[in-house]
Amino acid sequence: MTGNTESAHDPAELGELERRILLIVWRLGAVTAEQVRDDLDRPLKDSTVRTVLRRLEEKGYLAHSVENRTFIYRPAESRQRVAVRAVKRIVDWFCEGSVEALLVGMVDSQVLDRNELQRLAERIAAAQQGSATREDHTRNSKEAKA
Amino acid sequence: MTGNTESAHDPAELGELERRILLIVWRLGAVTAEQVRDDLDRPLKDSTVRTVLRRLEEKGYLAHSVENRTFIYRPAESRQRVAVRAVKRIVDWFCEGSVEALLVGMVDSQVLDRNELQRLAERIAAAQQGSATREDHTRNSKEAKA
DNA sequence: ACGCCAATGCTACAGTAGGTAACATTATGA
DNA sequence: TCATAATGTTACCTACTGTAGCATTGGCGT
Repeated sequence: MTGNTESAHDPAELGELERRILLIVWRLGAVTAEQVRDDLDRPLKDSTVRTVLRRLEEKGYLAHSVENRTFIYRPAESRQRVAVRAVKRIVDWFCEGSVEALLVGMVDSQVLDRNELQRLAERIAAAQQGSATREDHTRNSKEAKA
Repeated sequence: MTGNTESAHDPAELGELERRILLIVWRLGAVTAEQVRDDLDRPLKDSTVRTVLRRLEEKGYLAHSVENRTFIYRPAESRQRVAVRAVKRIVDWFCEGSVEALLVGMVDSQVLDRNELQRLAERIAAAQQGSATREDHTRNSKEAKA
């Protein structure tokens, strides 16, 4: 499954509202347009919300199923995967593939704590050795994929 | 909340051409519009290049000085800093601030090698005093060490 | 059966950002 | 002074996003 199935879209290309709605879907897991609308802070027309949901699906972030004539939207990709792709792209763009410089910079600008980093690195290194046989552990996305 | 000096712009908001040109400036260090134009693969009009350079400066990515009536553009921020800001934003947006999940995901999807991560973590932890200039980090006290 | 209601489908429109560039202006050196 | 090389100014087109109205359709209740 390492092969990126299809979408290949970038989070950077999401607008503010799209991002918020996507976050709502990620948080709630499966939602109707109405639920999303209720969860939004801004008072938006129903059609607005549905338009954005449709666009998010077109972009590959969401998927929907129909239940009693009603669309149920669910994430097509986990937040983590999307985030990683976004970061990967940034690394490619601005760091020429070197995650190293990025991490140093992150620690340096306190985005990432040095100790936390080390703790994490150890934990990750300790966790399943042999990357070739790695099984998803933090992966939660078995959902979707109709 | 932290003293965001002024720019506060995000790399995500850069267009394709803007990004390419920015990369050129980062690579060459100090350039004229002509040099940038020559370095581009696409044949663009001089005015186009200068427009983009100006916009990049407006956005805070570049700065220029004048030398013999000619603009010399230089990076206003290092690639690393820009990259870190971009990543930070992604973390805030999609990981709710948890770099942890992100790193795990990166290792998981082979964007980041586990061993490299650990090696780095150790190196960074060892060389902690390097970035002891905490109070000044918003302004750029340290240069690109790459 | 029939129409009402709820849900979706389709279309549109304004604002903005970015790519692209022409044209105007200015200062300097011969 | 005048040509020239630089910058300054302005504009246009397109794509994307936020926002929403209106059309359509399929059940359900009576």
